[in-house]
Formats: sequence, structure tokens, C-alpha cells
Amino acid sequence: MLRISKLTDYATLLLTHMARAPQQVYSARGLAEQAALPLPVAAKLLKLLAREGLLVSQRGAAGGYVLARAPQRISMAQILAAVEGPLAVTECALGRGVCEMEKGCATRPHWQLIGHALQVALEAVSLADMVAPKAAPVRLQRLER
Amino acid sequence: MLRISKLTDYATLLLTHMARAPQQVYSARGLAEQAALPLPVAAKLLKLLAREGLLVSQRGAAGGYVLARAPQRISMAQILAAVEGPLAVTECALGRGVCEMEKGCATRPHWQLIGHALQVALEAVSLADMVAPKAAPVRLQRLER
DNA sequence: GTTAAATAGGACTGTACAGGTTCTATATAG
DNA sequence: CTATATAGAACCTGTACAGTCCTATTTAAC
Ligand code: FES
Ligand code: FES
Repeated sequence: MLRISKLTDYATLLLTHMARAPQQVYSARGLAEQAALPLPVAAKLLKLLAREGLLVSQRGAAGGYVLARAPQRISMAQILAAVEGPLAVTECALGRGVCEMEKGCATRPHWQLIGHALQVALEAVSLADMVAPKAAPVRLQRLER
Repeated sequence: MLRISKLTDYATLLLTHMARAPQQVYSARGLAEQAALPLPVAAKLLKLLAREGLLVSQRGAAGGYVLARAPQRISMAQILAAVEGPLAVTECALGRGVCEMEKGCATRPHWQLIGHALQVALEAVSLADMVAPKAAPVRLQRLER
């Protein structure tokens, strides 16, 4: 559990493919075939990613999508945020005031900490890392106290 | 997004309360009141946690639940696994053979890495940490390469 | 200017699963 | 024996995810 949604997974498929030849213009149709996704699904995702600023779109005939910036500068955290919205491990993790028992809640700061660790992990992996043959350079360590 | 389920959140509420006085026996009714949860929900969760080995149950009158081990030895990873099942960030992250395009998939190992970082983060925080006033000692760092 | 090809944006739908309830069986203290 | 507790399963329900479809709008090419 604690899964990312399928849509996010699909999005990374599309983006990693584009990352192999950035600056190139890709049509929704072509990308859908490449990723073996139904066209409507791919199209929907691409529109979303463009709206969120990860892709630049070109309308009209011979149009398509291009990565908005270099693959090194697109993190998994950004992709996830674009597709699923802001990262929030628990309901009341973000948004001060959402939870009524906010003050005096002892578990809250610790959840935030876990959330933060996750955030860093996702930020540390870029699209470029995802297409690299080697594992990405992230490591998490426990500090003694 | 990337939320833990409400149930998991509830479970930590129950467990953290028990962690403040371990070895004590708690009834489902009492815990439900404490956590301001509907009794059926709390009861269901407690049964589950007992089945998963995080709690020891005592049936009959004057029965109830006790933490199966010291709060230091119960990690958030275990709680999450108990409630939501094994951690798997993506569909094909765990279970070799689930995904057909497994071999030759470049994104897979990197997802696994992210999953692993998350796993470590969750293992690093214990139930004892959750009731402690200070933030838990976890830190994630990006390695240069 | 017309046409064809592409994205933009939204409405719509089906469905799987989390979240929650209820009921019956079983164990145990007193 | 009875009251009190958990065990376990069946069941219901709402919602959010996953997926489709339709109607603009933009632009290249002829
Ligand atoms: S802040 Fe919402 S339960 Fe702690
Ligand atoms: S292993 Fe399933 S898509 Fe890569």
C-alpha cells in the first residue's frame, strides 16, 4: 500500500520516454502508442502535465508536447504533485486549521517528519535519473541520538 | 496525495495512546472513547492489529488489549503494513512477475529506490518516537555523484 | 480560404475499494 | 450462570480513481 496512483505511473512512463530525447516534439498519439496506453488516457495526462507547467504544448497541425525544462530539473516530486496534487501524508498534515484537535496533538509533528522525508526522497530523484541505467543517488539514514 | 489511509491514522492514534502506558490492558470501549472514534471502527482495528501481532488480546470479562512489545520496538512501518498490507509504491514494485514488461523496464529500479527510501523512513520512526515531545531522528540526504 | 491535424477543456460514467456497521460465536471473570 | 469482553465474518455505502467522449480552438499546409 501507500501506492502512487496509476495515472502518476503512466505520467512517468510518458515523461521518461520524452526525456530520452528532450527538445523533440511528441504528439499525444505517438506517445500513447509508445507507452501502450489508450489514447484518451495519454491525452488527458499530457494536457494535465502541460497545464501544470511540466510540458510546453504546441497546438495545431504538427503540434505536440515538449519538456518544459531539462530532465535533470524535473523531479519525481513535481510529477507526483502535478498529477495527484500537493503531497500530504495525513489528512491534517498540511493546511493548519483543517483538523480540530490540532493543538495538543502529539502525533502531528512526527507525521510531518515522515512526510518531509518522503518529500525529500521524491525531490532527490529527477527524470534524468529515471532513464539512467544506474540507481539514483538517494540514501536515507537514521541518526542515533 | 500519497496519503496513508484514515484507518492507519486511527491505528496510530490508538497505539500511541497505549504507548503512553504500555503493559496496561485497554478495552476497545475505553480506547474508542479516548480517541473519539466510533466503537465499531476502533474494535475492528484492534482486532486487526492483534491478528497482525502488534497487540496481544485477552478475551472475556476484564479482557482487552496490550502492546505486544515495547513501544521502541514497534515501527510506523509495521503499523502501516499491518493495516494496509505490504508497502508497494507502484503496482509492479513488489512481486516479480506481476508486470509483463518487467525486464527491460528502466523506470522500475528507480521506483524501487524511492520505495526503499520510504520504507527506511517509516522503519526509523517508532511508536515511542511518536509520543516523544521532540521530532524523531530521521534524516534523508542526497548523495553527490 | 479551406481543410486536416493537433491540443484545450470539460462533462460524463463505471467501478473498485476504503470506511463503516451489524450480527453471531466464543472465551473468561466473578 | 451471567455479564462482559474479543473473534470473525458478512454486509452496506460513498467517494475518488480510472477511463471515455464530445465540443471548442489553434495552426500548418495546400
Ligand atoms: S493534527 Fe489532526 S489528528 Fe493530530
Ligand atoms: S516493471 Fe511494470 S512497468 Fe516497469
